[in-house]
Amino acid sequence: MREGPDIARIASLVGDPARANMLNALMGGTALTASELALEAGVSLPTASSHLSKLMEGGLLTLASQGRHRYYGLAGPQVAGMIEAITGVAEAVGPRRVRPGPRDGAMRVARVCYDHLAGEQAVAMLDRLVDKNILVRDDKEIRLGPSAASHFAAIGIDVYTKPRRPVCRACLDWSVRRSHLAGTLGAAILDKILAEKWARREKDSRAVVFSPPGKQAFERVFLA
Amino acid sequence: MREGPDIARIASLVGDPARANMLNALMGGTALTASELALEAGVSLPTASSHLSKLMEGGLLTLASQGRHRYYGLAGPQVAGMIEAITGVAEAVGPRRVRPGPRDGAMRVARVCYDHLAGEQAVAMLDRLVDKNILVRDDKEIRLGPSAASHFAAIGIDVYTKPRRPVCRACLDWSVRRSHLAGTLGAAILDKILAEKWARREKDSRAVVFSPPGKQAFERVFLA
DNA sequence: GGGATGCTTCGATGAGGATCAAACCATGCG
DNA sequence: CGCATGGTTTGATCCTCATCGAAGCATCCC
Repeated sequence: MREGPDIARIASLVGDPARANMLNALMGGTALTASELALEAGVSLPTASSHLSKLMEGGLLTLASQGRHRYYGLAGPQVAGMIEAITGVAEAVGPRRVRPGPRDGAMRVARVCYDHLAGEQAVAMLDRLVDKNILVRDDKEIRLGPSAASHFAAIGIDVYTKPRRPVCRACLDWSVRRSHLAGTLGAAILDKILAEKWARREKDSRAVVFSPPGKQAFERVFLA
Repeated sequence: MREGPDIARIASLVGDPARANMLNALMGGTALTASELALEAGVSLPTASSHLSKLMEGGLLTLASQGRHRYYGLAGPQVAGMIEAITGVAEAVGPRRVRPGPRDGAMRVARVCYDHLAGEQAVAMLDRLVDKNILVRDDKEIRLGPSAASHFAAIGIDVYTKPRRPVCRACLDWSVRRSHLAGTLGAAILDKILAEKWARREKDSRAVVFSPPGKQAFERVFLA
């Protein structure tokens, strides 16, 4: 009989299909309402509500009330990281896909991870930024390089705006198994990609699809 | 209703207290028999057996039969990483400890993580090895530096013995939140620490306790 | 106010699963 | 072979928890 943090409690919260679907949906990064999550999980509204209060009590979600809407979101990057870790194992031990569907492929290339970009594109981007010494890798920690402020300012991103969260963070990519960029900078870059309409979010999915010109623009700015 | 890897299935396996205790026990790295795990989890033998077959079917465990003993062990580092991630969240959201017990402290300083050393000591060790350019950090990847082979040979560790698994791997430390060294080299170092009796494993715990002279020896070899 | 919408609470139902005792296999030992 | 030890299987019991309909709050709009 062991002691320590109650991992069974946390895992069992994720262990219900309805709740797992909700959490998966929230991995998209945008906070959702109870009805949206009910739809997403395929359960009735009362059921969803019950699940949500359990996830809240477990500390996995945050709640923002706005008028009669109540927006549920993931409690933080650590929770997102845990979900990704579980996803990785499920992917590894799960029944082999007969054939990876097209959506799977799109997910591998680029997807939203909580509030930033993940997938092959994101990993390539971080690699390039480190190569160019704009960012500096130092353990899991990623720091801004000397030219970072001016470089990002040139493309309209202010790296000093939101001091609350770390600017750079590494996040392990479950499909590529290497790190991509998280933190406020990662979030800002994703914002820019979507704002510039270089890419759009696939409906009802975490996949991010670049338009041909958008892909060129992205590569010019981040992979050149 | 979403698709993708079945994370609820995996999480629900970890979500039962008895199974969580077993997995926790196996995080110590040594494979255990069904009866040991039953004791560890505080359930009867039949119950434990049932849980174990579920964990096996879920792909979370490996089994090695030796005579009438059957040794269960974690399926691999990825599973161990997932457990650590869940532990991190449980730690973060869990009820605040009134006062961290002495064992908690020991766990923070040094503990076994699957098959290698984790905790403050382990993180410090990796930092120092990278500082001295014996190992080279490159993303999450850690590679051997030019002088690695000779350096480790001098202390009786052959870095080329087991080609099956990667020699070096980074593993995120849930207490320190920074990486420590895993892989066959990490395992070999832990082996050496225990073989030289620099430290012993705390009974029924993942904690690793250094003796005063052992600590000096460790620091001389790895932190100098 | 009155009605509509979004969400939660209550209550009843039902199914899945955790549990253990007893019986059943398998291996090792003398 | 006969017995002890380590493990699994079976069967029965019990309880938690997911589920949804109906009713209850809260907020917004007209």
